[in-house]
Amino acid sequence: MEEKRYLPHIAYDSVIFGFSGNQLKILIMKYHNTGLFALPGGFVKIDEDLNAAVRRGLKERTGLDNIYLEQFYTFGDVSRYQPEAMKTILEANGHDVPENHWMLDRFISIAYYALINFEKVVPTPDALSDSCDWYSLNKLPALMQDHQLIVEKALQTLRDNLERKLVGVNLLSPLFTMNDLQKVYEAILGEKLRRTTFQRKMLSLNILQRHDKQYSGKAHKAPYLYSFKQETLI
Amino acid sequence: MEEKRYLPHIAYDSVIFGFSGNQLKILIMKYHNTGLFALPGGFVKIDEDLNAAVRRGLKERTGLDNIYLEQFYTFGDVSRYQPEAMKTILEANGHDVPENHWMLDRFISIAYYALINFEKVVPTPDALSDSCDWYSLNKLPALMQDHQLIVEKALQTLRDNLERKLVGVNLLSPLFTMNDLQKVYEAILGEKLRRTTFQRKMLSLNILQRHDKQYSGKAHKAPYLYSFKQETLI
DNA sequence: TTATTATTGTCACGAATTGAGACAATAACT
DNA sequence: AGTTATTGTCTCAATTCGTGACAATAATAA
Repeated sequence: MEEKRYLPHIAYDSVIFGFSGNQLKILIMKYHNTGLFALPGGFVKIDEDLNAAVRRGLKERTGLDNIYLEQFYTFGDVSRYQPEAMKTILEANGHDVPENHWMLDRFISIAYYALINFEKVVPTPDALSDSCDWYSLNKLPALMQDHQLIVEKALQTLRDNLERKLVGVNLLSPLFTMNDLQKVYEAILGEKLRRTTFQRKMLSLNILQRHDKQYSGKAHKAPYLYSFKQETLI
Repeated sequence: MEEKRYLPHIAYDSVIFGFSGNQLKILIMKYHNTGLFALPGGFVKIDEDLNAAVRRGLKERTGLDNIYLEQFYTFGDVSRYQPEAMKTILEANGHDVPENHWMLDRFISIAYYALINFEKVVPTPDALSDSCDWYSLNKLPALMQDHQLIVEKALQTLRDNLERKLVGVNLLSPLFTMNDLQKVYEAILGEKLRRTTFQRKMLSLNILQRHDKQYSGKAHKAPYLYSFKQETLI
């Protein structure tokens, strides 16, 4: 990681949402020998588009291309500047850290959230971390710096966008039941929804393609499987 | 403007909305001797919060404190990097510009929109510009770099936020008629609204305080004046 | 004083949407 | 064949919304 290849003072953080066990989860990194937890993030190369840098990072953490991605806020308070934490991380990794190391500078961070299919992800730590794992939103460890705030703002933005954007598409497998979809909405909104109203609403949007039934082996009526209609995908 | 006092590679741009003559307008700067038009913007001091830097710039351009301000996107494409334009501006101002001048570097720009009371603003150019003036959105001059795109995204965000945030407050005088408010909404949305529906909707929100009537001298019924209820202000 | 004019505040009615529950259909098990 | 849990759909009331009607009214004209 050569200093001259990255724009100084500029970082990004990504809140990567997945859905599993009826819960929203996000990817969290744990740094070597420090007990420090953080959002996956990175830096922007001198000749690289900001969005491309974030996609590059996402690919490294998840193995996935073509991820649904939204930029939602840029955090630029001076209080973010906590060089001790970064120094701890670098030293715990055996780096000799000069006083003027570029990673100890003040950074502003452009924050993104991503929506991905939980099943398809292979969480992968980077050189400084020994784990990259899923955590439920209500069981997050204490996070570095203002990362807790970043997560909260990501969730708020996701909620605000829920009606305007096709959120379910990106968190589910291509085939899903109406109940699966409802669980996603409930996890995002943090509240129970009424089954019949939800079904009527979704069907009236005219974005779902109905397929064969899904026989679960349980003693009750089998639900239809659905996919999102091709033309509605972004 | 000493180099060392600002964070390199980081700028902000602000889309400052005002409402006058039933139209949405924004403030545009014109640089000395160049014919170049741009959004008001600036840089972040080494020890300054990002939001504070933007407010500082707004104060300089408008004379106003306590402005309603929303950050909406950070532009970070490499294609923004057009050092010739900045060099032109600096040279037109009599500066001797070394090859490695910090303002000729690549910048990412954090974009904000502000909503202000047109009446109260005293548009003020900066050292590099000879005017700072109001332009209607549909009569903008050709803008530098990606500033046209920034304006479009600002307007789109403003529209998206219209139902969720109390937008009218910030563009109108403290006392206004229902018709004034409707004109603001129409200017933002770019479409005519139905008078009776609009009135019913606004009154049902329970955010308006009714005051005395406003006698205009015209030959018809006088409308009530309204203000936003104190507790609804942000 | 009495029409006239333009605009405003409110109501009325039907259409469309939403909330809440009822109920029959149905896979698999007893 | 009866039971159970879940699903798809329907109904009815409550609410919101689109649309127009209409009376109230401030200033002007007659």
